[in-house]
Amino acid sequence: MQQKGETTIQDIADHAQVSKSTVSRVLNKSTAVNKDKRTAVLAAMKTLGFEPNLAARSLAGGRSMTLGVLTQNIGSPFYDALAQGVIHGLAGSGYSPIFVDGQWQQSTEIESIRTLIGRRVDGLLLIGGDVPVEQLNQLRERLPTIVVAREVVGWENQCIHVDNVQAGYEATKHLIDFGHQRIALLRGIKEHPDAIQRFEGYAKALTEAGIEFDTDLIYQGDFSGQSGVMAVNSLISRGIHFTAIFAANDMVAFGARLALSRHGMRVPEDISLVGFDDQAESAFATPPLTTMKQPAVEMGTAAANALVKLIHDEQYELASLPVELQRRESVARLR
Amino acid sequence: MQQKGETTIQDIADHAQVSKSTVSRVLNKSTAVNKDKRTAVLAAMKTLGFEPNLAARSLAGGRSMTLGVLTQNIGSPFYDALAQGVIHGLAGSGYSPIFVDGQWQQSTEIESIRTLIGRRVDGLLLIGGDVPVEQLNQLRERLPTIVVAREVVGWENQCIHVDNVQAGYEATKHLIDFGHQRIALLRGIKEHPDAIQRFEGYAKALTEAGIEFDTDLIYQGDFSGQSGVMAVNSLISRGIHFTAIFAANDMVAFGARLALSRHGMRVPEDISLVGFDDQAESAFATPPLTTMKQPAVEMGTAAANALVKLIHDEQYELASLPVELQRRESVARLR
DNA sequence: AGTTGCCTTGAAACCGGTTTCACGATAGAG
DNA sequence: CTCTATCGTGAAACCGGTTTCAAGGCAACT
Repeated sequence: MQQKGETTIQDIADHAQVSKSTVSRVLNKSTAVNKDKRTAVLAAMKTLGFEPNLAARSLAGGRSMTLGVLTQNIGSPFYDALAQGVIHGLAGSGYSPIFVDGQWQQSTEIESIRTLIGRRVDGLLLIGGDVPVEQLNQLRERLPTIVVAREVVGWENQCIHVDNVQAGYEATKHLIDFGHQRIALLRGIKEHPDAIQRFEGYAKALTEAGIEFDTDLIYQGDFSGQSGVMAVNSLISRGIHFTAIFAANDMVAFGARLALSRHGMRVPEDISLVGFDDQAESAFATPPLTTMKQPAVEMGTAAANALVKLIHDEQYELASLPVELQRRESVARLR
Repeated sequence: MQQKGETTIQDIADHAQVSKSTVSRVLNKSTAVNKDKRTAVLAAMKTLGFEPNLAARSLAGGRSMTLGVLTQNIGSPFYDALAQGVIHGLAGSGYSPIFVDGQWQQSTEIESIRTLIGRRVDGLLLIGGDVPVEQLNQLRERLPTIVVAREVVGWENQCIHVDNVQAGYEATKHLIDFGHQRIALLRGIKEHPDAIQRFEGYAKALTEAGIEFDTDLIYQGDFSGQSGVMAVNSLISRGIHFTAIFAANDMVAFGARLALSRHGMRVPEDISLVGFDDQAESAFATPPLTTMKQPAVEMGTAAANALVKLIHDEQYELASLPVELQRRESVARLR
């Protein structure tokens, strides 16, 4: 934090008795500079407290050192963790993220992306989202783009996501292994790809175990706690028999767990419960929640790193990130 | 999303048969422009798909339309909610926020603020943080600055925060009103101003009720769930008698609640529990957690609005935001 | 000693806007 | 019917950097 009237490259040049060009060169290490001059420039920058004007730099150099990040539902644990990972992954890279919120609405998302483009971001990081693939393809031609937490066909190398059908399969399998057959699925938002894929995994596990699939056990809701309580209430009031629940995410599981206890049903003695995400609170729920742990922070970090590499035209590998069953105490063997 | 090779103001000018200046004028509505030309320009912008280059704009106009937001602990519900509020409050204002993470470390914070300055942000929004007051005062002279979730003396009009001693007082009072006298305080990080002030409120309520203050009941921890379980374990292993707990935040309360149940103590029948923040999960805890609700989103929104006004030199009022007791089911009358 | 070629360096063009300034036209006032 | 404000407009300067280009200096090579 320095004086007012920002110091410019010209001031440095005057002070160090060199030209603007030279100052720029030491700033960017672009060309060799005589050692004496270099130190003089460095010294001048120190005394005058110089901080390069990014706008000018961006205008002249065509790089803004800014990355656009489109998030969804800021305030939801999973997406926040992702964002946290992005920030973490960008630290020290010289790039700063600028966040816009898409709110899971196509029109908002597209509008938001437009403003990012107006800001001449050097790359785009899309977290989830509903933007149609054709638009994405167009986008990709203009700007380095990475998509995270969403599967896009044809984007295999610019797309970081977990295998949600496998995750859904494993969660269900875990319950089956513990003797459960009547497993309610609290499904999440109808059109949401994650919900659809986890449902597939659920169905697959059931089929594989030779368990009859029963639509009565499927509850179409959203990803909120309230949805969890409504699901359980609905199940019970309809007199559906079930011994376990696989919830769309941890928040839904919390809601379900509460509704269960309101009905005098214990977890896990009467009903087993599996969540999804492993948000921080889940380890401290009563009982601690068994859940599918999504490596959200790691995904964010990986995405950020990949984007930077992509911008620099460097090679990179997209490590496949596993979602792992986090066994705690909300699942019990069926007696 | 448009063609490649970005359209510039000059392209528009050529297409509409006017000068750059005129285009700029209709863009900014700065000077009256002949209606015919204005519509011609607008039409040209439409056909060519024009998105002004923000870097150029910033360089020329001295405004970057970007606001620097310094957050702490991205990933913690309270700060995330604040950030969410900021984004919400900025929507449609033309300003975009750019976030940097201070991680509650002075050096990181100062470094982060430097990069924000380098980006020539038009204003600064500091969420919490440890930056010394003298530095803040220096900062304020260079840049419109608003501080939120932190009280800074002498900044009464640029500072949005809740009354933590009052909040601590009310929480404690609530417990006292329900007959509790042995109230454990899970205090949070030692030097954290919020923790200190809530402690003051706690002490005040006790004194006022003529209840003896007992240091055995005070647990110095942090703001994590783990801290909650450690606190309860410590209390119990030391054989301290208590009938209620006032936790530093909801996360700590969850931890405490879990530890309690591990020791066979029920909430609220045996022990009453009050949290702080009212994060989303709290309403769905078992039992639903009584807690002090912080208007985090509103604070963020208010801060964002205030900052925009401050930048425009407009008048604004800083509404005082109350933290309110959210009564749920984790507190019971002492038998 | 004369060339050639590399290295360092400054001058100047350029990036895409905003803003000042001056000028011509139009309109209102005397 | 002039004279003077007012309005609309384009040319040009400017914002603070990066990058191209050409030139000067010096070492190496023939």
